[in-house]
Amino acid sequence: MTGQVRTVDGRVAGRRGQATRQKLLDCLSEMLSSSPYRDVKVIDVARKAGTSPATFYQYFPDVEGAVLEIAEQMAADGAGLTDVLANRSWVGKSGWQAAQDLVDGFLDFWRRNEAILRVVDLGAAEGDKRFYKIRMKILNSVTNSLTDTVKELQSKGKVDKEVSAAAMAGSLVAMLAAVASHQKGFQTWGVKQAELKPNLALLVHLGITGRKPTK
Amino acid sequence: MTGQVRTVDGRVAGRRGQATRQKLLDCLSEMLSSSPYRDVKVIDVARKAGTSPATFYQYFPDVEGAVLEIAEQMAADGAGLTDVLANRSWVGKSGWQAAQDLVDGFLDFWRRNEAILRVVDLGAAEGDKRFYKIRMKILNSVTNSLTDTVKELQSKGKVDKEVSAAAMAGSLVAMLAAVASHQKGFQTWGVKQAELKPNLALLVHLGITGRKPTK
DNA sequence: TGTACATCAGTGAACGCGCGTTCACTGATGTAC
DNA sequence: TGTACATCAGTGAACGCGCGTTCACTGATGTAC
Repeated sequence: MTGQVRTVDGRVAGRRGQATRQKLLDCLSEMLSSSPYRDVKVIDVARKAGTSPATFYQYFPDVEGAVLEIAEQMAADGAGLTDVLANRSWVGKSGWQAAQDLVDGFLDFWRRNEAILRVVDLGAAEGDKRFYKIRMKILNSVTNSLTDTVKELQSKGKVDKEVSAAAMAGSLVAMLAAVASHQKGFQTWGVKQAELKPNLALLVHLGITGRKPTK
Repeated sequence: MTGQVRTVDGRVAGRRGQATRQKLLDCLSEMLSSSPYRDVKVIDVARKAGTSPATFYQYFPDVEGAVLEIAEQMAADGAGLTDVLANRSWVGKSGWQAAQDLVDGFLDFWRRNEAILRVVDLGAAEGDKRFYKIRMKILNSVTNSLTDTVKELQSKGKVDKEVSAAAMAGSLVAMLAAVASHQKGFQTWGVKQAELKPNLALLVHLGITGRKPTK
């Protein structure tokens, strides 16, 4: 997928160069969790990586360029979010399990990639097309999968025809993403993870199947 | 509530001054809908208002200060979001109506204040306490109201005791806020408002009452 | 194994832009008599 | 009604900081013979 790593001026990077490049990405990732995106300066990233700003520019056009690369890696990883939904039955007990697994996977993924996801959300909200695409890539896979599930249940007569599968799936995914990115907010607010997860799973199940889960 | 309007150096502003101040706020508001928050410069706001940057600093410490004032006005307005829920029954047909009204009110409010809400979300996401508080002020009123509703239904035995009222209300409100701020996204994606609203109302109703609405 | 040369990798220091912010000043409005 | 003075309101122009970015250079690593 990723071809040869090249410096900005076109040279092919060797071992040493790639290591430096990677170190810059790692340091940037780390900094994103501790300070707001806008406050991250090239100089700070470079210094943290034990190198100089000029070196940074050998590998990235600017901070945003480096951030996008981190984000794309994360998005590729996020494609796996739907694995848990493949060939699952949403009828009976296994439906409840599917809902729980989806919620678990979603919240975990979000927590693992909290910092970069916040930046992606920010960029997307500000109207940056590239961040918007990355965000879509992650959410679409889940949304599409859920849309298909609803449509299938509808064709079997298990869900009202009048429900818009796409609207339902989209709303649920938007909810998961919103709650996931405010997990801390919920906690501060007195809602424990242990309450949050089953509640989200309940809503997902209600939304997808139209009925309460069989536990 | 708002006391006398004063300039930064402590003088009381007269009619003319207040008008200028308001014009600056209006222009800023307008600019927020067309360009990303971070790209709004004092100079541009001032020029758009037909005045000079030095004047801007007579009334506001910086752009953020002015933005916060716009946001606080909006938040005060948003307190009315719960009016629609006061003394409503969630049983039977009126429950379905309540869910619809809530969704309508929410989406409309969000659309009316799209630009400033995006900035508030952004600031809050970046960890700015003041924006976070404003966001909370708006969402809390709705969340609290819904939490009370669920608890009431629980005490009447109409909703399972095991449901966490706070988690449920919080999740639903997070969903509404998320969907509202991505309304355009849904449209681009092929989901029409006409499908979105009933779907959200359905989810709200399912979440609050645990059962399908009687239409 | 040693030497010479090519290429890779990294950098200190400075340049310069953009913008936030302020200063010293001018003009407008209000008020007292 | 007119004049003088106080205060309100607004501003052009410049200062200066912070930072992104680059240049000309040094050092490290690899390779050919």
